[in-house]
Amino acid sequence: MIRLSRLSDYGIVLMTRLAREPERALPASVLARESAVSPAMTGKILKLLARAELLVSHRGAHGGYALARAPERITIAEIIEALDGPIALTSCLRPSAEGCGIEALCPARTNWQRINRAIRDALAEVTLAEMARPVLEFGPAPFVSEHASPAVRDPAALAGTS
Amino acid sequence: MIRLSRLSDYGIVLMTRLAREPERALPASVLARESAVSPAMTGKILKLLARAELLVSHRGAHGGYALARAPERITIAEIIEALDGPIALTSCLRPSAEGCGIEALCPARTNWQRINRAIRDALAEVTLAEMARPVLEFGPAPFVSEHASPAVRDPAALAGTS
DNA sequence: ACCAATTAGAACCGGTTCGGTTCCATTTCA
DNA sequence: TGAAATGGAACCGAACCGGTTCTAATTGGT
Repeated sequence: MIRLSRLSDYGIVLMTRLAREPERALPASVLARESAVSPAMTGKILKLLARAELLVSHRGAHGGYALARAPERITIAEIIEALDGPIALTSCLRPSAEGCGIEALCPARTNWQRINRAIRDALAEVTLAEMARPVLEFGPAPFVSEHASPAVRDPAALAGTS
Repeated sequence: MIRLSRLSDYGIVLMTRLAREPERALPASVLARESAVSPAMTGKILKLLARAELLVSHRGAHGGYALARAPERITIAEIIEALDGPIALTSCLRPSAEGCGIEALCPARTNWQRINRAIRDALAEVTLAEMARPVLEFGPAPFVSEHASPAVRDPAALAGTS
């Protein structure tokens, strides 16, 4: 399954916690405790997020981490890219020069980019603010096309998480 | 990075090859050769796709595989699900009953489902027919929102594949 | 000046997963 | 009956990844 790495998973949880009190800086220890993520992992993740400039850090006593921007301006896509690298499904055509050798019969190449964009856009349209917001405030999702493709008929696939 | 498994990658290539001649059944050996995928892997993948009823197989001499439906009615989402299981990014909330223990401060749960749906829909809107079609026929992608989120500014992320 | 709190960064390790192969059984056609 | 195929399972090695640990650098308080 196209699964998200634990790194990104935890990262989003931590960022969501910070989004509840933007402006305020919290030390890693507190974030770890309140988010139920191990302190070691929390440290690792926060460092990566700081390096990616999604967080600002303050060292020394009473140091900590705070969001670098307003939660409305931080997207899930950015968090994932900061922790797991670029969002791209493709492994068919590597950046290497040689190509995959079957380009002639592989018009899929350019089409992959469309898929990648679609996914990336989907991720880029969800902000931290939305993730932090209590769920009931939402109306129907505006960016998700409601009409499932007719060929798609496995409702269990959507159930995924309990 | 949110990467696609090799299984799905190869699977899509193989299916794309079959989509070039729907109706016609081809043996695994031929598909392997023409798609530059190892015969062993090809066999494994085709068996999985057949079991998922995306392909119909014919055993014995002069046997082979053919698309179970018209390429227009087979989506990338189906292929991926057949080979890699359900498309769901979430690892935060497992289907297990216990929950993750921090539900109180984790309103993200329901929001994840929106993300999952968005991604799955993006994948479900790309058909095999589109993947097989020569790239030049496409106009601008209709299902991809053209306006990139302002917070998103890393063009390299789209470059991904050479 | 010193100590405690805190982040920065790298190295490291064990285990799971996954790409890939191999083997054998079954079906089908000539 | 034998060759050509698929069906299905087991198996293996290795890369990746979740997670830890250690040391250095920075800062605030006393």
